[in-house]
Amino acid sequence: MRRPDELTRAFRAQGLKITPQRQLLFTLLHDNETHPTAEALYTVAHAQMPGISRRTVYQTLTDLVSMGELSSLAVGGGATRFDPNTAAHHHALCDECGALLDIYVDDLQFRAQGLEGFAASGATIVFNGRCATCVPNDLPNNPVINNKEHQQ
Amino acid sequence: MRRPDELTRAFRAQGLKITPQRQLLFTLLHDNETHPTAEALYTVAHAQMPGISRRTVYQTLTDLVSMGELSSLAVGGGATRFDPNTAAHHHALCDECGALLDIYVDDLQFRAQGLEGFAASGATIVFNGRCATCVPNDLPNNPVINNKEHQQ
DNA sequence: GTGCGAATCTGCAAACCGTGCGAACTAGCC
DNA sequence: GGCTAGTTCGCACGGTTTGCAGATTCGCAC
Repeated sequence: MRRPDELTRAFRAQGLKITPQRQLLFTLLHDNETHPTAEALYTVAHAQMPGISRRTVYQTLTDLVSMGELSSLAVGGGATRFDPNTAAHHHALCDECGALLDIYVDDLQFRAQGLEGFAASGATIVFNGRCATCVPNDLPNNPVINNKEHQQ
Repeated sequence: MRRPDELTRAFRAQGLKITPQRQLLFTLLHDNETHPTAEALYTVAHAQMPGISRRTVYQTLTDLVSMGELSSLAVGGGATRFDPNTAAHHHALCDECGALLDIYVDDLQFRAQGLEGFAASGATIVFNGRCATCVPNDLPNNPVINNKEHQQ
């Protein structure tokens, strides 16, 4: 997702208006790596701008997603999470604390059975496990997937 | 997920009772490749057994998931979908009709950045695109991912 | 600066998905 | 048949998200 001032220009260029509510959300989302839910954003936004409504937060998030500035993630656990990182990447979800990390995957190769006739436009990978904060210290990291050359 | 008669034995072996409602759901789920939602299952179940309640369907699905006979999938689009196929596999989601296909992935190799310190216990891959029914006939299949040797 | 029109915001209601709970029921065992 | 623990049912409720209508405000033209 672009910087708040770039987004402001982009919105204006599309005939969309810039409001204080939108600007606040641009700021809260920019460089936000926590993959917040709409509710979490509303909580922070409301603390800074008590008048803002939940409805506006949802609306703005929807707008940003449809403009391609934000992506929405359904990773289970109820609420949709939002990701301002629009570069091609994947995610790791901590089963314990729910943290979601950005994972960059390179040199992906595999054989697939069942994709015949399916016109795939992309793929999303979600790793499950425990994040560094939640993994017990006496256990080795990545018992299933080591971190140099991965294989499944 | 095992056959209805095997599940019946497994339930009894755990001290769980076998009810007509459960047997009906065992049957509806067995070999069901549509990845139905709880609501979809309720609709079919209710047609065959008008007295059955939504609550019972949810309860039975939860039980089967916790017994490992069923897996639940959050693939966006609201309701959780259920998959009686408990073999290790992945999914392809049709953006157009919402169909979910089972995909078997072999020889998966990749390099990942960001997984350092994350104790991954597994990974799920969801392919997006259009299923054979929804893809326009004049377009080549799998414009992004071809089907012999995949790369991203 | 003023006025106008369209976009936006707000707050409420409601839909959707799923769970908690208590009363009624029943499968399975004696 | 009778008992008991497990199950079902139906309702209420919580969390998430969307629809709607009226009030407000942005952005532009003058």
